[in-house]
Amino acid sequence: MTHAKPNKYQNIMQKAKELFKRHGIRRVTVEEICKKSGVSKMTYYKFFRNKIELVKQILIEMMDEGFKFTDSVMAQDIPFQEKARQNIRYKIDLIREYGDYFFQELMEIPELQSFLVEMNRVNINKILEIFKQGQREKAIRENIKPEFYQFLLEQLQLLSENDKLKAIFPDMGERVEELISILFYGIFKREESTKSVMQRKGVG
Amino acid sequence: MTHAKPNKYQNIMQKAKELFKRHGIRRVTVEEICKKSGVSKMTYYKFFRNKIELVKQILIEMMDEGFKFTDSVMAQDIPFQEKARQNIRYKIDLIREYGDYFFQELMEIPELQSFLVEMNRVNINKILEIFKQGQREKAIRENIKPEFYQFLLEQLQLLSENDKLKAIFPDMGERVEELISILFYGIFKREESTKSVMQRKGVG
DNA sequence: GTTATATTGTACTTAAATCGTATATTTGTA
DNA sequence: TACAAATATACGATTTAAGTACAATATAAC
Repeated sequence: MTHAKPNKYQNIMQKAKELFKRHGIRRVTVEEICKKSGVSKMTYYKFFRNKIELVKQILIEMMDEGFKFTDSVMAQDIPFQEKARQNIRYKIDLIREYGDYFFQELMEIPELQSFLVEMNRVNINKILEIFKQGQREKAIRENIKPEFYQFLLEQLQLLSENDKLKAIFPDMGERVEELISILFYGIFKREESTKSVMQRKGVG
Repeated sequence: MTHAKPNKYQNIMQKAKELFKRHGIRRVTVEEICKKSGVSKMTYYKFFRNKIELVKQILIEMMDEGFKFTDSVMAQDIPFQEKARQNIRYKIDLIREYGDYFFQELMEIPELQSFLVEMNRVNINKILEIFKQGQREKAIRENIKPEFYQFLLEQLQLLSENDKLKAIFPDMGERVEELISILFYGIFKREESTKSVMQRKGVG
């Protein structure tokens, strides 16, 4: 029922994603996407003005699904640290699924620059929400200003593209994982803090 | 000493291989190869007439290395079946290293058709040599005509590209492995024949 | 240093691929 | 049949890549 008869639009999106995951964006042509998704060029251009527009739709879908996942996780009755862990895991997996290459190319498309900036802004806002909830749940220090969070997140975004860091962690997923790990837990062992949260929430 | 200072030619070959393994042939441009190997276009065209010529050189190198490996294996004092196993493993690994995609594209390049036919001919001759040695070592039935071998090998080559078989074994490596397995051992369990060879050669 | 040689960078022409559109035809459907 | 939707095809416009020419620069030998 759910995937009984995928319509043309979803068909194109699906096949385009597959091609992009494998070959990145630049190396895939519109005609190739049409062929793979069994759709004529005209039908394609009925849905998407051009290739960029298709990429945008994929990113929007990606973000929406991510938000949906986050919302469902945040609503659960589990320790905040576990919620954070699941969210991070989700993003890392997404990066791995599409591969560094895809995101690399993404940022090299001039027509997408402003779109990506806006997307990043929305994303950071979402994370800020989560942080606030973390504070309410007493899992995050309450004496940290939201502006400082925002600043950290923006810097994190920049750092994840730092060339020296790329040399240390060639894999983008790992890079992001390590950075977030530092932001969340600092450089010290987190055994204790985790334990204390677990105890406080009465889980485990 | 061995890899102290790779020359331009080897540099290009190396980087081209990397790119081809990852993206296939069609999606990689000459300029990209030049950039990656830190060489100007002029230098590239000093070594290779065009992109096809580079691909040919890679294939020739590939075949030469394969022959070298085969020769070293065949010279060892181990049971014939073990020699065969090592040779097959080598080829399967090679296919996996470059990926189906590379070989798929290879066969879709019109300018390479005759070259590939010739390469295949040389390859089949090499395998025939091995079979003859197998007969001398009494590991292969002696009442099989060489022409029949040749026929079988050619058919095997065709079968490995059969669409229905592709549906059964999408992975090219596995496909080839299964076909060769049938040719060598048939559909029956090979426990016994293996054992008998081992006993005959006094190994194990 | 000077010369010879090799390599690069840039600019260029040509060829090919890709994009995006227009149109005629086909297909599915009421 | 008539209508809407999708397709196949062809097409011009645009972009990208292939391959070449040549001046500028680096490298090595003398």
